[in-house]
Amino acid sequence: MPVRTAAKRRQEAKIAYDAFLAECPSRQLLDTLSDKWVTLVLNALADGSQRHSELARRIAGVSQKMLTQTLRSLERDGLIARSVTLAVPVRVDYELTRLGADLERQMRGLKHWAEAHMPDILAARVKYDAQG
Amino acid sequence: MPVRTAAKRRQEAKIAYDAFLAECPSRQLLDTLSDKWVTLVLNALADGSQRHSELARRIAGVSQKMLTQTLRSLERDGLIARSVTLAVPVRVDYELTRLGADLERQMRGLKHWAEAHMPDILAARVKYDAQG
DNA sequence: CGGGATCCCTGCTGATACTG
DNA sequence: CAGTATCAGCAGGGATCCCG
Repeated sequence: MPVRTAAKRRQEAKIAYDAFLAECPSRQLLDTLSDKWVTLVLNALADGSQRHSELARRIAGVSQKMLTQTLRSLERDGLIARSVTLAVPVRVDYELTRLGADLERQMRGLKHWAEAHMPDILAARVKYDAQG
Repeated sequence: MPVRTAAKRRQEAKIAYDAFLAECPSRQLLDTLSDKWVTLVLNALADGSQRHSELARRIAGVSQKMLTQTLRSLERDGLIARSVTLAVPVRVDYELTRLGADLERQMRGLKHWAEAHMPDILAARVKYDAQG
C-alpha cells in the first residue's frame, strides 16, 4: 500500500500551499492585477472620472459583462468609487480612490520597465525560437 | 439587415484591440507576470541558482508539468538561464539572468506595496461585503 | 443606459504514465 | 532526475436576453 503516500503527500502539499497563498499579500495583489482587464480599467481611470459606457468604448474589446465584473471587484477592493446620479437615464460614474490612484502609480513603474526592456525580451524570444 | 452591424462592429473592435495588445509592451509583460507560477519561480531563484527538483520542492504545489512549462517560457524570454551538467543522472540548474534579476527587483516594489496596503484592501472588502 | 442572469464553449491546468 | 505526451475536468470569458 505504498501507493497512497505519493499522492497523499502531494495533496497535503497543495493544501499547505493554498493556505500559504491565501495569506501572502503580494500573491493576492498579483491575482487581482493578473485579471485581464483590471489594469486597463485602472489605466483608463487615471485620466479622471468616467462613465460605464465611456470605459466600454475606450477599452474596446471588453464585453460589458467583464467590464461590470471588473468594476465590481475593483469597487469591492476599495480601489475605485462608484457614484450614481439619478436622472431620466441613470448615470453612473467611476473614479479612482486614493488607494486606487496609488496602485495605479505603482503600476506605472512596471509599465516603464516593460517599455524599456520589452525589446530585450522580444529579442531573446527571436533568438530562442531561431534555435537557442 | 441591420442586425449584422452590431455584431460586426464588435468583431472589428476586438481585432483592433488584439492588435493593440500585441503591440503594448506593458500589457505583454503583464500577461507574462500574471502567469500563476512565474513570479513564484522568479522569487525562488532570487536566492540563487537552483535545480529543477529543488524548485519543485520549494514551490510545493506546482505540478512538474507547469514548472517545466514556466521555466521554458522564462528561458525563452531571456529571464532565466538553463545549464545542463552531464553526469550519471543529468543535472540541470536554473538561475536568473541580469534581465531576470532586474525584473525580480521591480516586482519586489510591488510586493512591498502589497504588504503595506493589502490590509486596506481587505478592510474594504469586509466593509463592502457587510453591505456597502 | 446600467447591469443582472443564463448558457455554452474554449483552453488552461493537473494527474498519470513513459522515455533518456 | 529531467522532460514529454496524453487525457479529463473545470473555470473564465463571451454572447444573448431581459429588467429597472
